[in-house]
Amino acid sequence: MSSFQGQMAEYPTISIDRFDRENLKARAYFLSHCHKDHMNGLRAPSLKRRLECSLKVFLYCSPVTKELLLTSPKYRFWEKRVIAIEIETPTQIALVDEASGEKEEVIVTLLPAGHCPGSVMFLFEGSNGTVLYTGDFRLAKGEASRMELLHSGGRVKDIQSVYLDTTFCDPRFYQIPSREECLKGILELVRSWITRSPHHVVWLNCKAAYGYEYLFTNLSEELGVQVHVDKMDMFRNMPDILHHLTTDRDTQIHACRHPKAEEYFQWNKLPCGITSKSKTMLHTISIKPSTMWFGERTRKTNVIVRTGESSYRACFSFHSSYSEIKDFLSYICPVNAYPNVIPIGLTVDKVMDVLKPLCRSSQSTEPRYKPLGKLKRTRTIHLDSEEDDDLFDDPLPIPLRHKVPYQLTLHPEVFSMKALPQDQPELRQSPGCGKADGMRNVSLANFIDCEESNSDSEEELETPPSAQRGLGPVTLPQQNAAADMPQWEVFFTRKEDFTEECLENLPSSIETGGSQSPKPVSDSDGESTHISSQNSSQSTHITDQGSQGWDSQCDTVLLSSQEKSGGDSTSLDKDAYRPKNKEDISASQMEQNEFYPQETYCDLKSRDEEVNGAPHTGEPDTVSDRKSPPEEETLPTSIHADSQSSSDFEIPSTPEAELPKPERLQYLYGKLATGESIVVEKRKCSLLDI
DNA sequence: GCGATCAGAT
DNA sequence: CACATCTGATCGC
Repeated sequence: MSSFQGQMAEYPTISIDRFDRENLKARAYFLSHCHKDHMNGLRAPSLKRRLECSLKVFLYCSPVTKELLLTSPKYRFWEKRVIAIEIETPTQIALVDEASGEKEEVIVTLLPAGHCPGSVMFLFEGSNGTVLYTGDFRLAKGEASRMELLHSGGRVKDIQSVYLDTTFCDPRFYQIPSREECLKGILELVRSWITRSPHHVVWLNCKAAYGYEYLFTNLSEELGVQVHVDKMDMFRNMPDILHHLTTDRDTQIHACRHPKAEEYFQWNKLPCGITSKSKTMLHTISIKPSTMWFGERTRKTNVIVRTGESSYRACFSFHSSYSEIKDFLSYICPVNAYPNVIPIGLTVDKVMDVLKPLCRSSQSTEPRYKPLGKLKRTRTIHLDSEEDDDLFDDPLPIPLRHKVPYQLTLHPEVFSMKALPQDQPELRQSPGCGKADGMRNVSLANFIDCEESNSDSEEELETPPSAQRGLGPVTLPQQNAAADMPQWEVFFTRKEDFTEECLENLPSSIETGGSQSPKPVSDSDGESTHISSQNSSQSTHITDQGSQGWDSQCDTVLLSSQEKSGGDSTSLDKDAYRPKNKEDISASQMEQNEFYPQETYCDLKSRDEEVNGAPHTGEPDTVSDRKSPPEEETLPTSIHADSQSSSDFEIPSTPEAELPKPERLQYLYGKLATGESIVVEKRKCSLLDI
């Protein structure tokens, strides 16, 4: 839970993710994502009153966050005062004190945070330096190096302070299996269950929060079964999500909720109330996403644990692990880092002890920078001298490519930045001419046009010609609804094919009519082109793969007691009406393989191993990558390697990206070293192209 | 009756 | 175990 109080030392006139107390005076508001613990005070009468008098105060957020926020009636009063900023589009914002007329400007850039739909980090650049507020984030190792707008002149920007999501900044959470691993584990568990019969259903016991959507969409995509949810109107403009959800209870995957859901489940009742289909009792399992973590030396990817007869826990995390946080911070290497969260059981000092060694001040003889909270006011430094002091910010235009998330085409020489709406003229910057008023020269002007390589999806079709902005400034969202349409793949892109691997220990589907694959989702709305645009290359025909591919690999599957006794053939009713009584069957013992050793799905042998890997000294990936004994090389290693163990440069930025040839790299590095400009072929957006 | 705050449950 | 939210109790306006 965030304990960030809303203000950053460098830019105290803006408030982020907090809207109460001191923040009521802010000149501008920012919301990183739509989780309640980041929305404190956002609907309070005091802020509502403030808005009514201060007509120049706005809330800035991503297009998706805006959409999610305004869907809730409680926040509808913000409608005219929310400004969506496109991801990775540097935007200038005027911070005006309405009483004195005093004005300051900052450039803000939204970077995808991978936490939940719409979640972003905010990069602020202005006269008090460059600061990064991460909000909540989950970024795999090396991802910071692929964020172009964190870079300038071929190196990471000179960042004064990072306000960091430290939720798992504790060696206990050393490693968390990657998003792909977790997804894959859940996928195969769900697949193994629902392909047994149409009466086999899964309940995903998710919390009431955004962040599970990529799980739903990927399950639906892979299995051809929509996920039942209670509400989906907030996704009405996000077809990539919407089409994988349904409010029709007649589906095999449920993520619906009810206050008494756990109790219902005991009696074989889903949260939405159904217990049977076509007069046949349903066979339900529950899967509870929760964070599981792994020690430094652990390489096994046990992302699913059986906790009861019909209950499973699946690894799932919205937040970066300890090693991911350290990788991120050490790459950014700011002067200061401040924790936004103090993990339970730790103190600020403990967390700072982790963060400090990764900051610049501890790596050089430079004196430490100002302590937290020292700056209360905007510094009124003579801006020219400020610029001169800035040794790291390359004043020369650097041909960074700009990732354009939508169909936007930006003119190479006129990089547009949004200004305040209505009364504020659009501001433009040309190459090398930062504003004379002393704005930091942030080399924004010369991005090369780049079309999204794989966005051939429906958005293109649905985007009216007015959205094809070429030369003009980025249009304000409220003036162009279509441009505002959130696009899912911007936030979560799955990297892996889901095929072989880690298929052991799944419930067998052999003995049942498993070949009856689930009823394919109807595309009867005639808009099937919407579905799975981003993953179409990876989709498979469930009816084929569901039974054949799976069964063939599962002949050694361990049968659980439930499967032996219950199954589909006998005593269905008895099974169905008996309380499932699962979680309390000494779940902890099951996890430890003491009670039902064979019932631990993808078991946890490695728990023992990780104990050895005491809280760490060296590089995690180095250790696990090169020093692990070969016998640990089991289960999804490719996925594992991709997200956790690769060096920055080994990570492909897009699935289709080609690795440059060594000669090419040599040539490019040479150019970089001499500061020559590099002509980039107009192809894909990738740092490898630089 | 509403909001703020805290404890507790899921 | 640990992700965020909801509920209920209490207090103050």
